Amino acid sequence: MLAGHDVVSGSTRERVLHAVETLGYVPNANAQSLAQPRANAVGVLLRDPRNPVYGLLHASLQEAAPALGLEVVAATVSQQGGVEAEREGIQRLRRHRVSGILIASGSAPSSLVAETAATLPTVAVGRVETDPTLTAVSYDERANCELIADAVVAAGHRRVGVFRVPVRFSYMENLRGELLASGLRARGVEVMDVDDAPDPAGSGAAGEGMGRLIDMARRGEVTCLCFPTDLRMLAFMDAAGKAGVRVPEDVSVTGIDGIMQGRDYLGLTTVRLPVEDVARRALEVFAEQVARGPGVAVGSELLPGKLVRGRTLGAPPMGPG
Amino acid sequence: MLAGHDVVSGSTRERVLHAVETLGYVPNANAQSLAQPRANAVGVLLRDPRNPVYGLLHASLQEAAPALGLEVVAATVSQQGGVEAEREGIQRLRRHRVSGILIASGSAPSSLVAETAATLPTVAVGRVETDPTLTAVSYDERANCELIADAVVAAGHRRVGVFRVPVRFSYMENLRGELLASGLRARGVEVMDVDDAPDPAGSGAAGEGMGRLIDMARRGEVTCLCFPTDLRMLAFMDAAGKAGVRVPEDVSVTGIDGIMQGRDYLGLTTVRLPVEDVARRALEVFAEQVARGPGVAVGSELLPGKLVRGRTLGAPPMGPG
DNA sequence: CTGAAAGCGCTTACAG
DNA sequence: CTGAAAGCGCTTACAG
Repeated sequence: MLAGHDVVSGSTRERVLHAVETLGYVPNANAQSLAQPRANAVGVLLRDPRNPVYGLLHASLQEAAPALGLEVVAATVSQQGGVEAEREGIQRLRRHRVSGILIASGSAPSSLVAETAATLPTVAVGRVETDPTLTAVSYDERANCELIADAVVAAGHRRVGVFRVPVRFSYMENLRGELLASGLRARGVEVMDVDDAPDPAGSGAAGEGMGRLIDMARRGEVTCLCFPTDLRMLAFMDAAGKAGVRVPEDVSVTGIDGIMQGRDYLGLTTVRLPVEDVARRALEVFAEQVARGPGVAVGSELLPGKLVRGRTLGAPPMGPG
Repeated sequence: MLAGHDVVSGSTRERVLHAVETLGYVPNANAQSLAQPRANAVGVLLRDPRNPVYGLLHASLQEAAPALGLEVVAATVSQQGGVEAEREGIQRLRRHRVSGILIASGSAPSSLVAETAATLPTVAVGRVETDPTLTAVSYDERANCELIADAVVAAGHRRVGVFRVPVRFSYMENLRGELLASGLRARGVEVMDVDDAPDPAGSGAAGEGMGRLIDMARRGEVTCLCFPTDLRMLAFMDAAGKAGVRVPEDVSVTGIDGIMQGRDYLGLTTVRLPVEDVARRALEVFAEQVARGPGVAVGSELLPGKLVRGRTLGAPPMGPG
């Protein structure tokens, strides 16, 4: 009766509800889900919630779930544990008899996603998914990089440095570097690949690698630097400030991300990832994947972000001539 | 047998484990916790995980829990829902038959904590707890403010502005303002209370209120401004930069928090909250509270943070005379 | 409209 | 050492 799908006489209802009130009865969710055949729980495998992007994704999923009649069960895996930790997280969700799983951890390999998708409705969320046969809802990295490229070109830059990160370090950052470079080249910009490998002649101190970038800016080899994340952009700005190189007077910079607290106060030029939309859409796609059952993927969907015009992107400085 | 507390012959064990393997058996956590009398789950009521401090607290709790044999069950409440959402979150945790609850939401009123503590082992975590009879593990706001006050005085400041936030807006920020002001006064500093109330003559535009603070700095009425959070400090720095007031040459600034991504790159002077320690300690205290049962509180515990020396705190500028 | 029974998948004593 | 039984708290048909 307490579930509500029941026809009961008024007096009985009253008696029961009164007892519920006085005795402080709380239904046992474990017993409920044991007895009920249908499960309305989505398992969410989340990476370390200290990363603001994952934190926001988590919050957005929680907020969007009730509207679809879903309860979110989250399993958080620390970035330490490696694939084993991810697998264990999925196992934990399985134990709780979720009706399917949202994999929102960028560090889980595609093979693990595929493995999970074989037996349980599964959607990869907010991660660069390399396997196109999987169901996924994520950020449109290409579109985002093109937004940056357009803005950089519109500001007048013709010699631009793109900060590259090795693929073994971060698949996502590597991809963005790739797409920024190709996007800029397609717009007729001369692109120089740069990284933060320490200067061979340098002391090896932390942040040392930034020295090369600063020198390039100072010599006017590039008039703008594009970074794959806001945090890297910030690291450069810090080093530049200490070296007396001004942003954007001496060199312009851009990032991607836009989630960082205080972003607006910092005046960063970046692309804000559509985290909330990705969360909402992921749950909708999930519902469809549940309807289809595991095995047949719904397909991949990519959502573009929005350009944030900050103060870090300005006109190129006058040439030395 | 699968639970492991059992003496079984080798051959039987082998047979069973083989079946487990082939059939892809996954134990049903709901059935397990129904059958087992003992619960080893901690319920955690978390505020909006998009706030980096709560995100880090969440991650730290998740990481520390296994060592104490606890499984974290999190209920996330959005900041919108008000007390009703918090109460509902607690109810959800109750349903899942947690052995007790960690209330890590700063917005839950003490009365709700007390109400919960009456029937279930409860620990308030990382929040300013006004009711001293409750069990709580949190940040030592007084000690943190004294760290700031010491640093400000040591840097040579004698006229300092303290940014005040009305209590109805944020209890925590209000408290920090209070403690910063009293700490500085106790060290012989002349303290001026300031807030971001819009200039009565102003246009009412966003950030307008910062104008007053900037004028005070420009006129030399204060040589340093202390903010209750890093974000507010950042907001001021943004406005100051636009107004041509330099930090720290014209005015020094400090914050409290230290969690923000990229903090080091920004050179902020602040106090880093001991989030990880609070999480760990909260779980230990929780275990003790569970041993005692609800009703008798373990008591309150406050952990101090660490001063982060950044570039935003410098010597006071030379006087106009 | 009401009440008693069966069953969800486990664990834990308790006979064999 | 093994197997069958009882029970955790619910929900869902199914008799009264």
